[in-house]
Amino acid sequence: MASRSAQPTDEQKLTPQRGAVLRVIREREDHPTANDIFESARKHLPTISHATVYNSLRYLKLAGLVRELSFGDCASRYDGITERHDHAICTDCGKLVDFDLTEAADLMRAAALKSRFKPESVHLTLMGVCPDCSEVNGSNR
Amino acid sequence: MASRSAQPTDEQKLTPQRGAVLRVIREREDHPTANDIFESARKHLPTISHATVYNSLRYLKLAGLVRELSFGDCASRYDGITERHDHAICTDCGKLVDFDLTEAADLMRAAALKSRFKPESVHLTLMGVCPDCSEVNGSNR
DNA sequence: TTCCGTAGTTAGAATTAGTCTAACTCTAGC
DNA sequence: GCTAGAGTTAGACTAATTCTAACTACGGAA
Repeated sequence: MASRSAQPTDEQKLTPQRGAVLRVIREREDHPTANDIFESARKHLPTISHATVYNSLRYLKLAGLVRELSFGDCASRYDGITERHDHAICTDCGKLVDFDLTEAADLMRAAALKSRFKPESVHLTLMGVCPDCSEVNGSNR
Repeated sequence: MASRSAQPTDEQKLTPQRGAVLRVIREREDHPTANDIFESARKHLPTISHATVYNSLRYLKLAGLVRELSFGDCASRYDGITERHDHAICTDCGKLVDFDLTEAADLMRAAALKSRFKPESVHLTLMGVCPDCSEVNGSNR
Protein backbone atom coordinates (compact mmCIF):
# COMPACT_ATOMS: atom_id res chain seq x y z
CA MET A 1 0.00 0.00 0.00
CA ALA A 2 2.07 2.90 -1.12
CA SER A 3 2.33 6.62 -1.37
CA ARG A 4 -0.67 8.32 -2.93
CA SER A 5 -1.86 10.87 -0.39
CA ALA A 6 -4.09 12.55 -2.95
CA GLN A 7 -7.52 11.52 -1.76
CA PRO A 8 -8.41 11.89 1.93
CA THR A 9 -9.91 8.41 1.95
CA ASP A 10 -9.49 5.55 4.30
CA GLU A 11 -6.13 4.98 2.75
CA GLN A 12 -4.87 8.05 4.59
CA LYS A 13 -5.30 6.09 7.78
CA LEU A 14 -2.97 3.32 6.75
CA THR A 15 -0.25 4.16 9.23
CA PRO A 16 3.10 2.35 9.12
CA GLN A 17 1.92 0.01 11.87
CA ARG A 18 -1.29 -0.89 10.10
CA GLY A 19 0.63 -1.28 6.87
CA ALA A 20 3.03 -3.67 8.53
CA VAL A 21 0.19 -5.76 9.93
CA LEU A 22 -1.51 -5.89 6.55
CA ARG A 23 1.74 -6.82 4.82
CA VAL A 24 2.36 -9.65 7.25
CA ILE A 25 -1.08 -11.10 6.63
CA ARG A 26 -0.77 -10.78 2.87
CA GLU A 27 2.73 -12.21 2.71
CA ARG A 28 1.82 -15.38 4.49
CA GLU A 29 -0.37 -17.91 2.85
CA ASP A 30 -1.23 -19.63 6.08
CA HIS A 31 -3.72 -18.08 8.46
CA PRO A 32 -1.72 -16.49 11.25
CA THR A 33 -3.04 -15.81 14.71
CA ALA A 34 -2.84 -12.33 16.18
CA ASN A 35 0.23 -13.42 18.05
CA ASP A 36 1.95 -14.74 14.93
CA ILE A 37 1.23 -11.42 13.29
CA PHE A 38 2.64 -9.57 16.26
CA GLU A 39 5.87 -11.55 16.10
CA SER A 40 6.27 -11.06 12.35
CA ALA A 41 5.33 -7.40 12.42
CA ARG A 42 7.98 -6.81 15.04
CA LYS A 43 10.60 -7.85 12.52
CA HIS A 44 9.63 -4.94 10.32
CA LEU A 45 8.74 -2.56 13.10
CA PRO A 46 10.50 -3.52 16.33
CA THR A 47 8.61 -1.10 18.54
CA ILE A 48 5.12 -2.18 17.57
CA SER A 49 3.06 -3.21 20.54
CA HIS A 50 0.60 -5.93 21.21
CA ALA A 51 -2.28 -3.51 21.52
CA THR A 52 -1.43 -1.83 18.23
CA VAL A 53 -1.61 -5.14 16.43
CA TYR A 54 -5.05 -5.74 17.84
CA ASN A 55 -6.14 -2.20 17.05
CA SER A 56 -4.80 -2.52 13.54
CA LEU A 57 -6.51 -5.83 13.02
CA ARG A 58 -9.79 -4.34 14.12
CA TYR A 59 -9.27 -1.42 11.79
CA LEU A 60 -8.30 -3.59 8.82
CA LYS A 61 -11.21 -5.88 9.45
CA LEU A 62 -13.63 -2.95 9.48
CA ALA A 63 -12.01 -1.58 6.35
CA GLY A 64 -12.62 -4.94 4.70
CA LEU A 65 -8.94 -5.57 4.04
CA VAL A 66 -8.64 -8.73 6.09
CA ARG A 67 -11.00 -11.31 7.43
CA GLU A 68 -11.14 -12.83 10.88
CA LEU A 69 -11.66 -16.55 11.22
CA SER A 70 -12.18 -18.56 14.33
CA PHE A 71 -11.86 -22.22 14.95
CA GLY A 72 -11.90 -24.33 18.04
CA ASP A 73 -8.71 -23.10 19.60
CA CYS A 74 -9.66 -19.74 21.03
CA ALA A 75 -7.10 -17.82 18.93
CA SER A 76 -8.61 -15.89 16.05
CA ARG A 77 -6.87 -16.30 12.73
CA TYR A 78 -6.59 -13.73 9.99
CA ASP A 79 -6.90 -14.07 6.30
CA GLY A 80 -5.85 -11.53 3.67
CA ILE A 81 -8.15 -12.91 1.00
CA THR A 82 -11.28 -10.89 1.26
CA GLU A 83 -13.36 -12.57 -1.39
CA ARG A 84 -15.86 -15.03 -0.05
CA HIS A 85 -14.41 -18.50 0.31
CA ASP A 86 -14.67 -21.60 2.41
CA HIS A 87 -12.30 -23.55 4.61
CA ALA A 88 -11.31 -27.15 5.05
CA ILE A 89 -9.64 -28.23 8.28
CA CYS A 90 -7.63 -31.40 8.54
CA THR A 91 -8.71 -33.37 11.60
CA ASP A 92 -5.33 -35.05 11.60
CA CYS A 93 -2.73 -32.31 11.33
CA GLY A 94 -4.92 -29.23 11.82
CA LYS A 95 -4.01 -27.69 8.50
CA LEU A 96 -6.39 -25.06 7.20
CA VAL A 97 -6.98 -24.84 3.47
CA ASP A 98 -9.00 -22.34 1.43
CA PHE A 99 -11.31 -23.28 -1.35
CA ASP A 100 -14.27 -21.77 -3.05
CA LEU A 101 -17.57 -23.48 -3.41
CA THR A 102 -19.38 -22.01 -6.37
CA GLU A 103 -22.67 -23.29 -5.00
CA ALA A 104 -22.44 -20.74 -2.21
CA ALA A 105 -25.13 -18.42 -3.52
CA ASP A 106 -27.69 -21.21 -3.74
CA LEU A 107 -26.53 -22.40 -0.42
CA MET A 108 -27.12 -19.08 1.23
CA ARG A 109 -30.58 -18.90 -0.22
CA ALA A 110 -31.44 -22.37 1.04
CA ALA A 111 -29.98 -21.65 4.48
CA ALA A 112 -31.84 -18.37 4.74
CA LEU A 113 -35.06 -20.11 3.88
CA LYS A 114 -34.57 -22.77 6.51
CA SER A 115 -33.47 -20.45 9.27
CA ARG A 116 -35.71 -17.53 8.31
CA PHE A 117 -32.72 -15.20 8.71
CA LYS A 118 -32.09 -12.30 6.37
CA PRO A 119 -28.86 -13.60 4.86
CA GLU A 120 -25.62 -11.65 4.76
CA SER A 121 -22.98 -14.27 4.19
CA VAL A 122 -22.50 -17.95 4.45
CA HIS A 123 -19.44 -19.84 5.50
CA LEU A 124 -18.77 -23.49 5.09
CA THR A 125 -16.24 -25.56 6.99
CA LEU A 126 -15.30 -29.01 5.87
CA MET A 127 -13.73 -31.26 8.48
CA GLY A 128 -11.76 -34.11 7.02
CA VAL A 129 -8.34 -35.48 6.26
CA CYS A 130 -6.09 -33.51 3.96
CA PRO A 131 -4.41 -35.17 0.95
CA ASP A 132 -1.02 -35.27 2.70
CA CYS A 133 -2.33 -36.97 5.81
CA SER A 134 -4.55 -39.44 4.01
CA GLU A 135 -1.57 -40.42 1.88
CA VAL A 136 0.67 -40.95 4.90
CA ASN A 137 -1.95 -42.92 6.77
CA GLY A 138 -2.69 -45.00 3.75
CA SER A 139 -5.84 -47.07 3.69
CA ASN A 140 -6.07 -47.84 7.40
CA ARG A 141 -8.26 -44.89 8.11
CA MET B 1 -21.82 -43.74 39.79
CA ALA B 2 -25.17 -45.03 38.78
CA SER B 3 -25.70 -48.70 39.47
CA ARG B 4 -25.48 -50.96 36.42
CA SER B 5 -22.04 -52.46 36.33
CA ALA B 6 -23.20 -55.11 33.86
CA GLN B 7 -21.61 -54.08 30.58
CA PRO B 8 -18.09 -52.72 30.67
CA THR B 9 -18.88 -50.23 27.90
CA ASP B 10 -18.22 -46.56 27.59
CA GLU B 11 -21.20 -46.02 29.80
CA GLN B 12 -19.10 -47.23 32.71
CA LYS B 13 -17.05 -44.11 32.32
CA LEU B 14 -19.99 -41.78 32.75
CA THR B 15 -18.98 -40.63 36.20
CA PRO B 16 -21.26 -38.38 38.25
CA GLN B 17 -19.25 -35.38 37.15
CA ARG B 18 -19.47 -36.22 33.48
CA GLY B 19 -23.15 -37.02 33.91
CA ALA B 20 -23.76 -33.65 35.48
CA VAL B 21 -21.98 -31.87 32.66
CA LEU B 22 -23.94 -33.80 30.06
CA ARG B 23 -27.21 -33.13 31.87
CA VAL B 24 -26.50 -29.40 31.97
CA ILE B 25 -25.82 -29.29 28.24
CA ARG B 26 -28.91 -31.32 27.42
CA GLU B 27 -31.20 -29.38 29.73
CA ARG B 28 -30.39 -26.05 28.16
CA GLU B 29 -31.54 -25.26 24.71
CA ASP B 30 -29.08 -22.43 24.30
CA HIS B 31 -25.44 -23.15 23.61
CA PRO B 32 -23.63 -22.65 26.92
CA THR B 33 -19.95 -21.83 27.23
CA ALA B 34 -17.67 -23.97 29.36
CA ASN B 35 -18.02 -21.46 32.12
CA ASP B 36 -21.82 -21.48 31.97
CA ILE B 37 -21.66 -25.23 32.24
CA PHE B 38 -19.32 -25.03 35.19
CA GLU B 39 -21.67 -22.71 37.04
CA SER B 40 -24.72 -24.85 36.36
CA ALA B 41 -22.97 -28.12 37.12
CA ARG B 42 -21.93 -26.72 40.49
CA LYS B 43 -25.58 -26.48 41.44
CA HIS B 44 -25.90 -30.24 41.13
CA LEU B 45 -22.42 -31.09 42.29
CA PRO B 46 -20.98 -28.30 44.43
CA THR B 47 -17.46 -29.70 44.56
CA ILE B 48 -16.95 -30.06 40.83
CA SER B 49 -13.92 -28.21 39.64
CA HIS B 50 -13.14 -26.18 36.64
CA ALA B 51 -10.65 -28.70 35.28
CA THR B 52 -13.15 -31.52 35.63
CA VAL B 53 -15.64 -29.64 33.51
CA TYR B 54 -13.03 -29.22 30.81
CA ASN B 55 -11.96 -32.84 31.10
CA SER B 56 -15.56 -34.00 30.97
CA LEU B 57 -16.28 -31.86 27.96
CA ARG B 58 -13.29 -33.33 26.17
CA TYR B 59 -14.46 -36.82 27.10
CA LEU B 60 -18.04 -36.19 26.03
CA LYS B 61 -16.91 -34.66 22.80
CA LEU B 62 -14.74 -37.67 22.01
CA ALA B 63 -17.59 -39.98 22.95
CA GLY B 64 -19.75 -38.10 20.46
CA LEU B 65 -22.27 -37.03 23.10
CA VAL B 66 -21.82 -33.31 22.68
CA ARG B 67 -20.47 -31.04 20.03
CA GLU B 68 -18.13 -28.10 20.42
CA LEU B 69 -18.87 -24.94 18.51
CA SER B 70 -16.72 -21.89 18.23
CA PHE B 71 -17.50 -18.43 17.08
CA GLY B 72 -15.60 -15.22 17.18
CA ASP B 73 -15.56 -14.68 20.90
CA CYS B 74 -12.89 -17.06 22.12
CA ALA B 75 -15.22 -19.02 24.41
CA SER B 76 -16.21 -22.40 22.97
CA ARG B 77 -19.87 -23.27 23.14
CA TYR B 78 -21.35 -26.70 23.56
CA ASP B 79 -24.30 -28.31 21.96
CA GLY B 80 -26.06 -31.48 23.10
CA ILE B 81 -27.65 -32.21 19.75
CA THR B 82 -25.35 -34.67 18.11
CA GLU B 83 -27.09 -35.06 14.78
CA ARG B 84 -25.49 -33.04 12.06
CA HIS B 85 -26.94 -29.57 11.78
CA ASP B 86 -26.02 -26.05 10.84
CA HIS B 87 -26.03 -22.72 12.62
CA ALA B 88 -27.25 -19.25 11.87
CA ILE B 89 -25.83 -16.33 13.81
CA CYS B 90 -27.57 -13.00 14.05
CA THR B 91 -25.12 -10.21 13.30
CA ASP B 92 -27.36 -7.86 15.23
CA CYS B 93 -28.11 -9.54 18.54
CA GLY B 94 -25.66 -12.46 18.39
CA LYS B 95 -28.37 -15.09 18.72
CA LEU B 96 -27.41 -18.56 17.59
CA VAL B 97 -30.04 -20.72 15.94
CA ASP B 98 -29.90 -24.33 14.80
CA PHE B 99 -31.27 -25.52 11.52
CA ASP B 100 -30.70 -28.42 9.24
CA LEU B 101 -29.82 -28.12 5.62
CA THR B 102 -30.89 -31.28 3.84
CA GLU B 103 -28.47 -30.51 1.02
CA ALA B 104 -25.58 -31.21 3.38
CA ALA B 105 -24.62 -34.53 1.85
CA ASP B 106 -24.27 -33.07 -1.64
CA LEU B 107 -22.51 -30.15 -0.11
CA MET B 108 -19.94 -32.29 1.58
CA ARG B 109 -19.27 -34.15 -1.62
CA ALA B 110 -18.80 -30.90 -3.55
CA ALA B 111 -16.57 -29.44 -0.86
CA ALA B 112 -14.47 -32.59 -0.68
CA LEU B 113 -14.00 -32.50 -4.41
CA LYS B 114 -12.87 -28.89 -4.40
CA SER B 115 -10.54 -29.19 -1.44
CA ARG B 116 -9.36 -32.75 -2.16
CA PHE B 117 -9.91 -33.62 1.49
CA LYS B 118 -11.28 -36.94 2.59
CA PRO B 119 -14.56 -35.63 4.03
CA GLU B 120 -15.76 -36.36 7.54
CA SER B 121 -18.32 -33.69 8.21
CA VAL B 122 -19.39 -30.36 6.93
CA HIS B 123 -20.63 -27.43 8.87
CA LEU B 124 -22.34 -24.39 7.56
CA THR B 125 -22.68 -21.04 9.29
CA LEU B 126 -25.08 -18.44 8.03
CA MET B 127 -24.43 -14.89 9.15
CA GLY B 128 -27.45 -12.66 8.89
CA VAL B 129 -30.24 -10.92 10.74
CA CYS B 130 -32.67 -13.03 12.70
CA PRO B 131 -36.44 -12.66 12.24
CA ASP B 132 -36.81 -10.76 15.54
CA CYS B 133 -34.14 -8.21 14.73
CA SER B 134 -35.18 -7.64 11.16
CA GLU B 135 -38.73 -7.06 12.39
CA VAL B 136 -37.60 -4.53 14.99
CA ASN B 137 -35.34 -2.73 12.57
CA GLY B 138 -38.03 -2.66 9.98
CA SER B 139 -37.12 -1.87 6.42
CA ASN B 140 -34.28 0.55 7.13
CA ARG B 141 -31.69 -2.11 6.93
C1' DT C 1 -8.19 -58.64 53.51
C1' DT C 2 -4.53 -55.75 52.25
C1' DC C 3 -1.67 -53.70 48.83
C1' DC C 4 -0.93 -51.65 44.43
C1' DG C 5 -1.91 -49.54 40.07
C1' DT C 6 -4.99 -46.98 37.30
C1' DA C 7 -8.43 -43.63 36.30
C1' DG C 8 -10.74 -39.79 37.68
C1' DT C 9 -11.18 -35.59 40.54
C1' DT C 10 -9.72 -31.53 42.89
C1' DA C 11 -7.67 -26.87 43.76
C1' DG C 12 -5.05 -23.76 42.24
C1' DA C 13 -1.11 -22.17 39.49
C1' DA C 14 0.29 -21.21 34.83
C1' DT C 15 -0.44 -19.99 30.18
C1' DT C 16 -2.51 -17.72 26.39
C1' DA C 17 -5.60 -14.51 23.88
C1' DG C 18 -7.39 -10.32 23.96
C1' DT C 19 -8.87 -5.69 26.09
C1' DC C 20 -8.18 -1.54 28.70
C1' DT C 21 -5.82 2.50 30.26
C1' DA C 22 -2.93 6.26 30.78
C1' DA C 23 1.01 8.41 29.11
C1' DC C 24 3.48 9.62 25.00
C1' DT C 25 4.25 11.10 19.96
C1' DC C 26 3.11 13.14 15.75
C1' DT C 27 0.78 16.30 12.90
C1' DA C 28 -2.23 20.09 11.66
C1' DG C 29 -4.35 24.36 12.70
C1' DC C 30 -4.03 28.48 15.27
C1' DG D 1 5.20 27.79 20.37
C1' DC D 2 0.38 26.01 22.01
C1' DT D 3 -3.49 22.96 21.54
C1' DA D 4 -6.35 19.26 19.97
C1' DG D 5 -6.96 14.88 17.95
C1' DA D 6 -5.52 10.50 16.23
C1' DG D 7 -2.61 6.89 16.76
C1' DT D 8 0.87 4.29 19.41
C1' DT D 9 3.06 2.35 23.36
C1' DA D 10 3.88 -0.47 27.62
C1' DG D 11 2.04 -2.83 30.72
C1' DA D 12 -1.74 -4.07 33.78
C1' DC D 13 -5.85 -6.63 33.65
C1' DT D 14 -9.45 -10.21 32.48
C1' DA D 15 -11.20 -14.41 30.75
C1' DA D 16 -10.64 -19.01 28.73
C1' DT D 17 -8.20 -22.95 28.97
C1' DT D 18 -4.49 -26.16 30.29
C1' DC D 19 -1.25 -28.06 33.49
C1' DT D 20 0.24 -30.11 37.75
C1' DA D 21 0.49 -32.46 41.86
C1' DA D 22 -2.00 -34.32 45.55
C1' DC D 23 -6.02 -36.94 46.72
C1' DT D 24 -9.82 -40.56 46.19
C1' DA D 25 -12.21 -44.66 44.56
C1' DC D 26 -12.05 -49.05 42.81
C1' DG D 27 -10.63 -53.52 40.80
C1' DG D 28 -7.30 -57.20 40.65
C1' DA D 29 -3.35 -59.78 42.55
C1' DA D 30 -0.98 -61.63 46.55
